[in-house]
Amino acid sequence: MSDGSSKPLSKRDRATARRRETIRDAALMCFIENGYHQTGVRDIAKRAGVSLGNLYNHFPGKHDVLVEIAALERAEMNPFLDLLARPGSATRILDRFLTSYANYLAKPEDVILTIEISSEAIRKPDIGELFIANREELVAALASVMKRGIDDGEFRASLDPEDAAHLVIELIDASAFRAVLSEISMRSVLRGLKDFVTAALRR
Amino acid sequence: MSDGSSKPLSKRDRATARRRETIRDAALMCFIENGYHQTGVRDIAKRAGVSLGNLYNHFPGKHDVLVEIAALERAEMNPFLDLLARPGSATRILDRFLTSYANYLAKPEDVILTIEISSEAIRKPDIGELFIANREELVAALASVMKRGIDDGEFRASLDPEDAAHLVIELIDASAFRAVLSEISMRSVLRGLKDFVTAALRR
Amino acid sequence: MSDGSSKPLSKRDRATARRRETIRDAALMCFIENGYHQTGVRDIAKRAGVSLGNLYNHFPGKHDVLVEIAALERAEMNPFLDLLARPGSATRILDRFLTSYANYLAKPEDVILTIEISSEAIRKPDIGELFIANREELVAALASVMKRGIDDGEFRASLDPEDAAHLVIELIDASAFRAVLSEISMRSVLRGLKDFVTAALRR
Amino acid sequence: MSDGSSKPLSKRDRATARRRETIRDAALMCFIENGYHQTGVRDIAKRAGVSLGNLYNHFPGKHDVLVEIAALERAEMNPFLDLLARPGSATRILDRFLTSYANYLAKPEDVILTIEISSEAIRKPDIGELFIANREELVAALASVMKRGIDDGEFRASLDPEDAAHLVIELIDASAFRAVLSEISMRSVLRGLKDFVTAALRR
DNA sequence: CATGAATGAGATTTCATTCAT
DNA sequence: CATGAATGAAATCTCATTCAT
Repeated sequence: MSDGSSKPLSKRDRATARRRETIRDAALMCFIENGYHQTGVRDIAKRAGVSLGNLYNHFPGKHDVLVEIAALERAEMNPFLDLLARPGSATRILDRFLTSYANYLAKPEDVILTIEISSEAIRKPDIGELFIANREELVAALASVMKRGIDDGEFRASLDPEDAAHLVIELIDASAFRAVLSEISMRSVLRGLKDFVTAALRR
Repeated sequence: MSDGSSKPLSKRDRATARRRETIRDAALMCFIENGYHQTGVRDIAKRAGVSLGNLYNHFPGKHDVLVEIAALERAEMNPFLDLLARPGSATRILDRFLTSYANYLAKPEDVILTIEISSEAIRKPDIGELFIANREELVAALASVMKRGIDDGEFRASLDPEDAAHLVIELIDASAFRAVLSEISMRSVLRGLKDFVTAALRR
Repeated sequence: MSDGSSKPLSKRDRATARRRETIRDAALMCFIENGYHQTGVRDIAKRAGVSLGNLYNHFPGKHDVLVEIAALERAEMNPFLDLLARPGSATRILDRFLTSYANYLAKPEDVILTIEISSEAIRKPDIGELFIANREELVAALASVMKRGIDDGEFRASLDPEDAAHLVIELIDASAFRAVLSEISMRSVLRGLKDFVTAALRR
Repeated sequence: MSDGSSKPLSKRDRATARRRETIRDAALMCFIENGYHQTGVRDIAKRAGVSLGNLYNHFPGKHDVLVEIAALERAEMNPFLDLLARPGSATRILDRFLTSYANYLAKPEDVILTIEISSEAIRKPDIGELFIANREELVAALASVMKRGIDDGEFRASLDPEDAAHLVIELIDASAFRAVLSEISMRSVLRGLKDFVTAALRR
């Protein structure tokens, strides 16, 4: 699905692709641990077990590694997109989404990575676009659930599905950041969050 | 109250204090324009019209300038704290708060600064604590309005005031970030936001 | 005696002189603890409890503080000069000198200071000259004892008093340095040293 | 023996090793001319004809260059170790050693370097250890000659070979320093020195 | 594809000293 | 005599990137 027209990968191509991933993953860990700007290209190469020069055979530069990571983030959204695409009561789907997305952001590293990318997104247009694109996709999926909820009479009719979808997602993100910073559990945050969202949607 | 016992500042001390502010403000602008890590100490000094060496007479290092800025951010919250402390209908106060806080965050530079500080807050404990302290103060003020709203029967009784206060503020922050990144107006975001919050609080 | 023609010091002059000493002593401790080059003028001022600017009212610069310290070192030699000037058996005087001079250099700080000054003496002529002058004075005194020893038939006649004096003093210095570096006691070193010197002088 | 199992050096590795030496030698000259602390890393790089950044590909820092130089100093002792290991009359060997070691220290640059290293040795443990190790090796070799001299009845039986070895070497070092500082010839110093040592060892 | 030496600009911070107050 | 802000050069070291091998 990702590349319907590509020729089959040779053994060498596969090895190369694996190297890319190794580097990308090493960078990911570095960025999470020390931040994008505090991470040097040398750190990434060392962590990936790759020579400094070779890293540049796989990526044009440090920035591009982050771009790849931001793009990779999109794939992380797949489970949530799937979940939101399922049929069934909007209320139920929403509840499950809240739970699982909050659960995803219960891992500090994912929150940190999000902040790191957000921070770069402001000044680097390509990162910004990727970030927005990822968001829009998730928002669209959630908005469609919202819409069904409205149509089914589960949610209030005055709700703007897309606005609400944005707000719900942002709410989880922002409170996940609070949880990380204040070192409180996401579980305890989630309770209040669900109450808040449920109330906002109800008829 | 802040310094009831301090001796009167000499002309020279005042000049020194002014220099500090000059440097701090120059740094503020640099950080907003180019980001904390992309800003060099030289840039700050140049912008402040101060020699590089002299900057270090006023601040121990670059990090400490950011700390001072983060502390300064607290003062920016005063108008909102005042507003929230006013008597009157909780609904009305809340509405005004949403409007004015959103208006504050309609200026991209304030959003960017918030992100920049948030990003540093993760790895620098002192910044983190300042950030949390600022937040808690605002949250407490908003929570007290919430509580009054509940007591007055304007808001639903099942609401947890503090949880809700956190969430409302995070909601504004996060959607202000979206507004900046997607280059949409905060005004348009605010409409949906108010609707969402109002609904979440209603009986 | 040091300054027969000077007018009596006013109270103020005395206070000033005391300040100078305070600074000089603070510098001394800094140089011993951290080395001349690793010590900043700020460190000295801080340690002396004096403002940075004021230090320059008392000394033209950092270098000159070291010069003063090197000059001060000369005064430290007075006890040994006195000892060497005493009448009595050369053998006996020499033995006492070896003991007390070695005892003086048993304090690591004095050895370290000597090294620090020696090191600067190479490239700074004024320090060099002071160092040499201090040495010559001590050597002359010791040489005169040697000479008496020869005349009295206690030491061998073939001895060159001045050469021997130089060598004896250098021997103590150098082995004191070894004691400091190898962290062995000067006492244990002294035993071998006395044996060696005694043998070298004997008829 | 030093690297019996090492793989053969590629042309490139050899070039790299040469660069290291170039840098080290440039540093050596800088340190001698201007002193360790007065020498900047830039000076070394410039003198070595190497870019500043590249220097750090070969050495972790300025300190480590000095460590390497101190280690190199050990190799300079090889001729003396060889000389001392030769069979023959202890008196004769000792005399030759005194001559050649004093001759070595007749070059002011070697004396200066020794002072520079000594000075650093006090506060930098790794330099200190290297210095001591170098010394011990030379002392051990000289002590063994002394011992033979005693056994052969050339030197007095009451002599402690190791103590004496230390003292003799320190004597040369310290008087070489005097020669440099007072700008007198090592040759003239050596005469008195030999007389002194000979007398100290004789039966 | 792989290596790591090479680059030189740039990073932050410290230096000894001066000078207006 | 006393202060500490001001200076700008210099300190050491890191940076992302290039390139010859």
